[in-house]
Amino acid sequence: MEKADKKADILKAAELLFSEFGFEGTSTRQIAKESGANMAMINYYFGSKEGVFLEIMESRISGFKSQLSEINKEQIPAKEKLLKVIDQYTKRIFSNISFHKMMHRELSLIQRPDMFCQIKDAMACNRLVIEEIIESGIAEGTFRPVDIRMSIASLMGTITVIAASPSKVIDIENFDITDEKQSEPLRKRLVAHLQDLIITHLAPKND
Amino acid sequence: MEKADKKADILKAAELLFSEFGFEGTSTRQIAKESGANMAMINYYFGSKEGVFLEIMESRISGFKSQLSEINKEQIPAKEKLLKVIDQYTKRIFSNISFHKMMHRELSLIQRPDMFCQIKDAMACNRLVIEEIIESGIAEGTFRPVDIRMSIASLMGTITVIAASPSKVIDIENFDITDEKQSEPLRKRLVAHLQDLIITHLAPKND
DNA sequence: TTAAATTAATCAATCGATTGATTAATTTTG
DNA sequence: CAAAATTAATCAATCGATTGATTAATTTAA
Repeated sequence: MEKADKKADILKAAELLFSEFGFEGTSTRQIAKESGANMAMINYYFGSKEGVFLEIMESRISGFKSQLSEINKEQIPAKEKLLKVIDQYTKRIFSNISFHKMMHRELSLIQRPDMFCQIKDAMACNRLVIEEIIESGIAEGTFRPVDIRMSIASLMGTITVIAASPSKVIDIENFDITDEKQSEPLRKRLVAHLQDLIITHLAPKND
Repeated sequence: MEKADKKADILKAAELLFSEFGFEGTSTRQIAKESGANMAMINYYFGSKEGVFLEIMESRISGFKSQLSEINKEQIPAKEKLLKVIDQYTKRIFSNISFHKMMHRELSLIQRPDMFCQIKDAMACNRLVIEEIIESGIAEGTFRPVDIRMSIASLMGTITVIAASPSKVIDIENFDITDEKQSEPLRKRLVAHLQDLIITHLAPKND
């Protein structure tokens, strides 16, 4: 019945608070209160508020990095790979909304340059996989030549908009994206759209 | 030689700082220092730090709201309207990068619910224009039926990724997006991609 | 001269961080 | 095993620094 792992409690509470109020918008007192831990425990375990932030980001980033590369190794057509990548990528992001918000916000700030670079590297990792798939598709004639980087920007941008601020484009009242029951239909809809979008975009002209 | 309009100086400095460090990450002392004004001037003119923020956002939002509706009134084909909207929308955002970053960040936070709603309304305004264009195109058979909201999410998401954190997808060293000389080629590239993307996406199947 | 604009000085409140003390858990030792 | 010694975990209280905001004094301009 008793709380066993206060360290995990702090990380969990902090991740939610950071994602909703930002790093500077969250106080250590809030974290302590929400996690049920004493304020001093934050510095005891993580050294500082930034230490908490770094531990959250680094652990999430590491799990985020090498996710898609498995798909690229499979022996299936480029088109199939791309459809799979879209499905997996959205799954990963929808089940880590808080982290994705933090990551995404961090990229638009110029504080914490180290964190900025780490995230950029992780993004580059995933981008490279998609890039290679599209490139090989173009090389074998399955896809028509396009601005690959921009196409990837469209994929990631669409996902980010829907995941980080769905009400920006889709207005549903009292929508809780952290509730999988509610978010899964939206994700499915997103995947269907993205797959249709990218396939029609990459399909060779037949005139 | 003397500074004439300190009020404008404060707004200008604050907008840049807010966009780079966030609202909570920016102190009134920073704003005073960067604008060359005394700290007390901020409260003298705007009442509070939040007052500065609100004045920036409200003035920008009002200019952002009724921008696209003119295009929709023109007597040109839906396809032409859409191409025009993409060009104008990116232009507007690329010439107001700081505000766009602020807006975008504000939408991912749950502080300041009033601001959240104002931005949502402004977004809804622009979204409605695009929505109507695509709907009319579908009705007249120029476009095929698609998930309109998702298609708009792709347009806006792509623009946001490129404008707010270009290095996320496009890696250019020492790139200053606030310098029009540097950013205009990128915008042109973005427009070309988006126009191609949306047109191939909306083109009716010819089988 | 008088109202507006500007400044330096200062306010209470809150921030992140640290302290020393206390308790709980673990290891060592006889 | 059990007592002693050690380490880990937790706490309330408090630190100095910084925050946004306010005051009162001064300068500028009409």
